[in-house]
Amino acid sequence: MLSLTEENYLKAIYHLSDGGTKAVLTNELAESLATKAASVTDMIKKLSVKNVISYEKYYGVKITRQGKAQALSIIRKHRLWETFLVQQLNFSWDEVHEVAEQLEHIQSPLLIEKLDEFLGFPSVDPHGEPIPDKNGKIKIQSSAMLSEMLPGYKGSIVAVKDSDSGLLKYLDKIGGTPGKKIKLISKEEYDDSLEIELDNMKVSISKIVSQKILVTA
Amino acid sequence: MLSLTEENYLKAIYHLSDGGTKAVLTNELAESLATKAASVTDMIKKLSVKNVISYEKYYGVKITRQGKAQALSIIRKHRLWETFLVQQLNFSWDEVHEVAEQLEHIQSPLLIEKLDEFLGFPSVDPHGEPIPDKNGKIKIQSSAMLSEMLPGYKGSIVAVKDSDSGLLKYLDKIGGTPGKKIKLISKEEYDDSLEIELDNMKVSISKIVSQKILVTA
DNA sequence: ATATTTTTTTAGACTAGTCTAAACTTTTAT
DNA sequence: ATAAAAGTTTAGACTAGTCTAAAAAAATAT
Repeated sequence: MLSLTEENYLKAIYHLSDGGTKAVLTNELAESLATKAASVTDMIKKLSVKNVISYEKYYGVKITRQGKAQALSIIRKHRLWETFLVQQLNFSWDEVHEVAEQLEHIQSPLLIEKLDEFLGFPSVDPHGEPIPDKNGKIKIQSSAMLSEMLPGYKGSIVAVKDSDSGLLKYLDKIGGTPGKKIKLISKEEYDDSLEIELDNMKVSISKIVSQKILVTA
Repeated sequence: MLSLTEENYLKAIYHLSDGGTKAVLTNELAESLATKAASVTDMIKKLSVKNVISYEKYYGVKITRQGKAQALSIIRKHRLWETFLVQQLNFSWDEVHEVAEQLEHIQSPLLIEKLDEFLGFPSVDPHGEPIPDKNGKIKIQSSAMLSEMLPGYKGSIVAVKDSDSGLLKYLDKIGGTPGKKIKLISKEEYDDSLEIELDNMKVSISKIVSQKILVTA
């Protein structure tokens, strides 16, 4: 059983390691958690005693199978709650993150099972991120950056790789939310801005924005 | 802003003082929170610095107006969540308490407003306890024990004064949950058992059960 | 009214989590 | 290859919350 703080460290390690594929450094973790390196070192020791990460001095941490399972369970809860907030309570998708950060720590397997069922066993959250199933399995939707696609491309938005509330609000306004059909009309050569079509409306987006949007490959 | 622990102390003080009407002693609080008197003394000092209780050594604590407002807000959250769990997620009413104990500490006024609206602004929770409104106002439903009513009585169930899971399950089976319409058909003289009608079905209940059920007066 | 019992508070210690400052490794630059 | 810089860990201290044991106050019994 992990404490709330331990859960947050584990989740950060999972994300920073790209799902457990690479080691995470002390300073990365400190920055990500808005804390100091010394605190991270202390916590790392605790987490490795609990066998959710393995740790070698000066070389960073790696998440264990056990740790990965626990991280996925937290992520599952986070994404189910976000889905609930947006679909049922009419939150906008830029408002849900902080609340889900709290709700993800509620301990009740029964609650999560029932919530999952209530929501109709969704496979992605409102941002398009996949929701791990009860066993931690993630269904991967193959995707590519919108900025990489060629004029004429038709598909739909898979996810938005940013949690900045300003960007989310902007995308919401132009209709650029996960699940939406999208067409790439043309690309402007001098600044790589894109002319796209959403909800039968043409709109121009900057290169920076096009690099945050993942679409079906 | 109160910590989770402080919130739990404050809630216990509110309940033990019957809504702020009487002082609460250190040992009562220690027993109710399954902790030691020494810990209670420490926490009492912190809470009185925060002006949610007033405290005089050796004389117990009294909740302040501020403290009462905060306690009511927590109770409101608890009861709204219980309502959600039972009405929407199909929890049975004997399973919800522990989960609601966790959910009541989520900090998000917007969440609670939206949840309240989603549930249709309920005035009582699944156990029949009143849900304080946004301003902490409680609508008191005048009620009486079912065992005191006369044959011919028509009204509805206000609350069930027991948290025994066996009784709750039994009442759930016969349709005797808070909010339900109920008629008193007849009373058996020799054992005070009652013939009642619930969901257009006649059923007989014992005296003991009839003393646990509160109905509209 | 005084002694005994009960209740409450204080004192001091412990764990979880955090911090600053100093020490120690590793990496990078010359 | 060695010095400087960057990154990491240790040492020691602090807050929140808890505990045990002892002291102090209040209530009760004789």
